[in-house]
Amino acid sequence: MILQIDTQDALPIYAQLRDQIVLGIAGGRLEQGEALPSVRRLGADLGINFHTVSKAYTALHDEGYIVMDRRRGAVVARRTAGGADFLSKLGRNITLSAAEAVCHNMGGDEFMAFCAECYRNVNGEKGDSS
Amino acid sequence: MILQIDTQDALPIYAQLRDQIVLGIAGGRLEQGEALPSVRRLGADLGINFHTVSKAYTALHDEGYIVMDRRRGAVVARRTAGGADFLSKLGRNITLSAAEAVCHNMGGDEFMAFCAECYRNVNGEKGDSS
Amino acid sequence: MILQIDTQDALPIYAQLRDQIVLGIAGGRLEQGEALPSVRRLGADLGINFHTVSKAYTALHDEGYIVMDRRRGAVVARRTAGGADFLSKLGRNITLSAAEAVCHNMGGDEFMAFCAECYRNVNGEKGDSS
Amino acid sequence: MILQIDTQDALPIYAQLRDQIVLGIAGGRLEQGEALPSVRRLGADLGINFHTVSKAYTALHDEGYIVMDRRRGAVVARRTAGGADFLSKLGRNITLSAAEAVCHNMGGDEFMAFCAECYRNVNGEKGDSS
DNA sequence: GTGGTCTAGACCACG
DNA sequence: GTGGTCTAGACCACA
Repeated sequence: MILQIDTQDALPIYAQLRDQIVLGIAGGRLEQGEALPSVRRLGADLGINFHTVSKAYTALHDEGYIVMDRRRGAVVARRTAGGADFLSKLGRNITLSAAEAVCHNMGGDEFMAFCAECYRNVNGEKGDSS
Repeated sequence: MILQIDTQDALPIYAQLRDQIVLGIAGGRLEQGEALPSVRRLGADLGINFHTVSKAYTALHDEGYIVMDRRRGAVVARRTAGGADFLSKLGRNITLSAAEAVCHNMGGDEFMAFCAECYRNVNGEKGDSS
Repeated sequence: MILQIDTQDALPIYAQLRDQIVLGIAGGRLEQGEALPSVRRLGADLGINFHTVSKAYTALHDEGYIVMDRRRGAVVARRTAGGADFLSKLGRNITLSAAEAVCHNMGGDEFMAFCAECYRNVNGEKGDSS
Repeated sequence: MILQIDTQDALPIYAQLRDQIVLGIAGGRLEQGEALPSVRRLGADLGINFHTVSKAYTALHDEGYIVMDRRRGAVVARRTAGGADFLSKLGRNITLSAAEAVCHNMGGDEFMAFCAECYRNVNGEKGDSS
């Protein structure tokens, strides 16, 4: 799986990494139990400091997306249902997106179609290697 | 309309203000043409620096949610369809949320129901002016 | 409140700081709502890097002992009852200590007296400034 | 006696082994004079490197929980009263736990009841040999 | 002023 | 080999 970072983006590099790895897990490009590259290796591949990769991994670990195995490094974790915290955060994000959509004259049907397309874009990648 | 800020939130105060004003516009609590409080007034009301309010207003202006009127200050803008930039940003946000949902074993139906509820929470707050 | 660190200790410096601040909060030397020194200030006072202090503060924040206020820096948080995670961790720690005590011929009464003394040492400091 | 290790735990594997063996001795599952498995045997059984087991045994030896017999390997040692070092370490651990309990609104009675339960969990596992 | 991010390099613990 | 810790110094965002 290829990761792309943009040092000009307002989003910190570690957050970009975190987001792309979440997308990779959801899309099936990273499978449960699969080991991620070591922090030093990924840092070298991306041309960034390994501490930055480590911060991304730590965030992913704290959110339950990966586990740190003492022998294998970072490993994609088993999927578990989200707790109240997760649903609350998800609700805030989507509610805000919905509000932005409403402000841009997007109707309910249009918004739902948009969400459905986004969901397909994530989940439909399963099995694909691109 | 009452704004609530939390100085302990990870989200910067100016972003909290920006988000709540967007939610207010979408929910109809702030109507098109309505003037927002002056940055000094709102800052004093919320107990924060007016520079912070100014930063929020600038962000809202840059995104087209408000216009700056020389005499009336910040005024809620007319709604316009979002451009490619807006759709791109919206797509990134919702796709990421969808990926997080997938990683937490949320199925497509469940995710769509969740999105629909979020949309209703935003839009249902309007009396029936839509 | 004076903090002491020992760079020869096996326990990492940031963990020593974390522990001493927890002791300070429990003993009343740090009161709810009180602001901690800035990471740079405390680092300079202790002769250590501010990143190390930052790591201690981050750990304390993640455990709910302090909150990061955008305007005041690190602030001692309101006390809340511990969740299942906390009780589980506490149980593991004390059970292990009890096992070590048993292995050293410490009887139940002796162990309980020892725990009571430790508790008094923590809580009895309230009001004292030493 | 069955040992369980978790390679994803924050605690190093050798420390997990050390802790579980201490719990086993305190609980009577390992009796004085009983021989522990060889480092290679236990390593193979647990699927870990024998150097890791060796490190755990070394720690247990240094703390006086086991003795090294040239012919029988590691043997559970006779129980002896703890010295000043042991009491100091025990005091630090329990005092810190007490402080964490205080910070989570656990009162003295509640803390003592919790400690008593932990002690029973350890010692009650013995048949009735105490 | 505050904390957050990123870089860079050293040393250590673990397995 | 792996990640964790600590140091040091730069730049930026926030208030």
